[in-house]
Amino acid sequence: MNRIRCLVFNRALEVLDYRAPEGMAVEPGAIVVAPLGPRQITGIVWEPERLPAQEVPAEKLRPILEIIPVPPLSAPLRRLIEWTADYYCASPSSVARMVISSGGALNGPATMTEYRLSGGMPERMTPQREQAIEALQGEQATIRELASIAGVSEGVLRGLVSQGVIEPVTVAIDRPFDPADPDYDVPELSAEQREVADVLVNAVRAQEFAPFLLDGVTGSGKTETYFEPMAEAIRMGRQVLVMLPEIALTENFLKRFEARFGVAPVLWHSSLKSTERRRAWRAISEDSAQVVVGARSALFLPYPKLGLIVVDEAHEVSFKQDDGVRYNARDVAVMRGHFEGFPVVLASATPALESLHMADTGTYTRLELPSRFGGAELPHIDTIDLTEEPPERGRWLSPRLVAALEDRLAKHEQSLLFLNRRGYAPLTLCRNCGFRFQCANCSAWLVEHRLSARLACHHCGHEEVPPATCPECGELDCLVACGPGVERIADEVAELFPEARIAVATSDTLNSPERAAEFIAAAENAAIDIIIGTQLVTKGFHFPELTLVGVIDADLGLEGGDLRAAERTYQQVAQVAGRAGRGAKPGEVLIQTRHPQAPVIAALSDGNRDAFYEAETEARRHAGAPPFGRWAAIIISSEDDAEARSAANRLGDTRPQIDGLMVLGPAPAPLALLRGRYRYRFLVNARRTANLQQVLRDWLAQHDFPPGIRVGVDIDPYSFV
DNA sequence: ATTTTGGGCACT
DNA sequence: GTGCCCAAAATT
Repeated sequence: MNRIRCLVFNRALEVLDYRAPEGMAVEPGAIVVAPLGPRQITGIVWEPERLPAQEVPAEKLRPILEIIPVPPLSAPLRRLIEWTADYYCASPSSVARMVISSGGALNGPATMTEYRLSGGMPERMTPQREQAIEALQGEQATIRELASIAGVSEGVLRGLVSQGVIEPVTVAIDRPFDPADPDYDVPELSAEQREVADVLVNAVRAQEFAPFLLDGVTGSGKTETYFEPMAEAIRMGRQVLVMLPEIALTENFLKRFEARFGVAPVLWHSSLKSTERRRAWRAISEDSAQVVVGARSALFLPYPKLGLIVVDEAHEVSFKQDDGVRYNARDVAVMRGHFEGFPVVLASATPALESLHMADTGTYTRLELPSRFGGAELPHIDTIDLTEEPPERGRWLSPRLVAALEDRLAKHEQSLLFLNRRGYAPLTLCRNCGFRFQCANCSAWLVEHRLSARLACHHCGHEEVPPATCPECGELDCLVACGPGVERIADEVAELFPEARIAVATSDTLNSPERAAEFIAAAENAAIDIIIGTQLVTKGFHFPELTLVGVIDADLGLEGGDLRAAERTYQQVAQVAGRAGRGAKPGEVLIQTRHPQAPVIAALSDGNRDAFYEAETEARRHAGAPPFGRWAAIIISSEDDAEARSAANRLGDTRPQIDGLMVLGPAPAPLALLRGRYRYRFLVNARRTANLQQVLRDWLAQHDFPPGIRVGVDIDPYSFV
């Protein structure tokens, strides 16, 4: 009898054996429904030799119930699932879940029944029937829709169906996506772009694994360049995945895609409705979706014929998933290319140090676009030392920045002010007793949002209405806002320049594709004078009239002991600076800082990228951080502080004592309380030679934690939260 | 994760 | 003995 090993979607069970019923051929990769006690469970058939399971006697095995009629997962995708689970210390079933994540795609019919006139006539004619036959000429829809078209009841139509006057037609529930035309509008590329595009086109033709770092300055036309290998993949009948960091806000990318390929791409992101999700999942798995543009979750979808992955803005931290399976989509994308045999392009103007290192060592092929497209110049960057040129008391814009804004207003040019802080003020306190508003579920201050008149926690979503009196001492009108957020900057700008047209661009104000599109249209049509935004505006926008960028506080990202603080600050400021002077007029960038001599700030103002990367490389080497060593975090959390602490201490008692590996902790995690859970953290630093994952697995396997304790392993952590 | 089971206990 | 609650075991 043949034993069938299934990876089942259940955290506690993971792997179960079944048998095939008479006459059912079951191949690895097939998605099946199997019995579990009185219930049913979905699973993926796997090669038994690749997935260890508890030995169960053959007579206990129950038969598989059915094979779900979708294409089986390919062998390379199964290898990718195994690799990802292994590398990120996650269970294979939790990784496999991301492949099926569409939820509704598996159940639910693939077809539906619509009705249309057959051309026949009823035995007996009535006024309603006549009216229906008259109105429904050429129509095809569901009974309900036909009834509303004809203005008769559904009963009348059902009568006509039983007489054969109206006939049923089986149609696919999901409309196919329009095919992209690789030759719809081929752009004129610069010589520099052409050279890079040719390399990538040849790589697509070769149909072999080839990782590339596309390193091009802001405004160099990276997108148009990688459109060419995409077009080639389409011509070859291969699928393409483009990963973007924030898919909900990529109006600009979609417009350019449509201009180049004549249609919209297939979108994949977390806020798709379930019907859209199912349609996309089916099209992807059946090879009828050619180009998919998605967030990181699009990476694990079951493309049968992938021929190219482009990771745009590959340095972005949002490619790192921060809960569940904590994978980095940038790195897993490269592995997918490795397993399935196709090129992968990581595109960025400010690559992660790890990516640069891979290019330096020859693992990735480096492709460079060193100059801006159309002869535009890179902006001039200058720092404003806030200790020498401070703003007025209670203000945040220094006189020089105010003067620069005034100058642009006079010249009818656009300005952008960047501050990576949503809301009005990050902290509210009582002038009388010093009380500070803190979140009940998290160790974080509540951020005042004046537009929505709320105090909000940015970690758990908790909101409250600000009270008139202090909750501690009861004093009236004693609450003061501390520090700036974008809303407060907007107030200051409005006070300085009452006639200026101002837009605040944050995830609060641009919370839907429609709002984002409105904002972009207004900015492009010069209907906005001053944009005030968070890191949202650092990405991908191209506003030709924008000539001034002001960074309100470049030191913000350097606070807190984050291992990647310097790199993130560099990337954010360099990206936002890259928004300036993309059109005919040159751009200027003013960076407000209290530490103009800090290596990051100095490198930014000198426009000396290499100096920054060299300094950062030395710092990383010294700290044993990637790419010279590796970090992992283990977070122990529970709703009960004492329970979490004692579990962490017990784990700490058996810490591995291994050469080339250092375990720090347990210590309260940076957010010691998050969403109602108390968190303790270990940081593990390993030399490249140590088998970090194996050590962690062995260490954790010695412990059996009580229910209520959650153990999270984060390999190569980004957020140190 | 969900369902079944079985033991302990109060009540009849 | 029966019903009820809760913890432990089983699920292939």
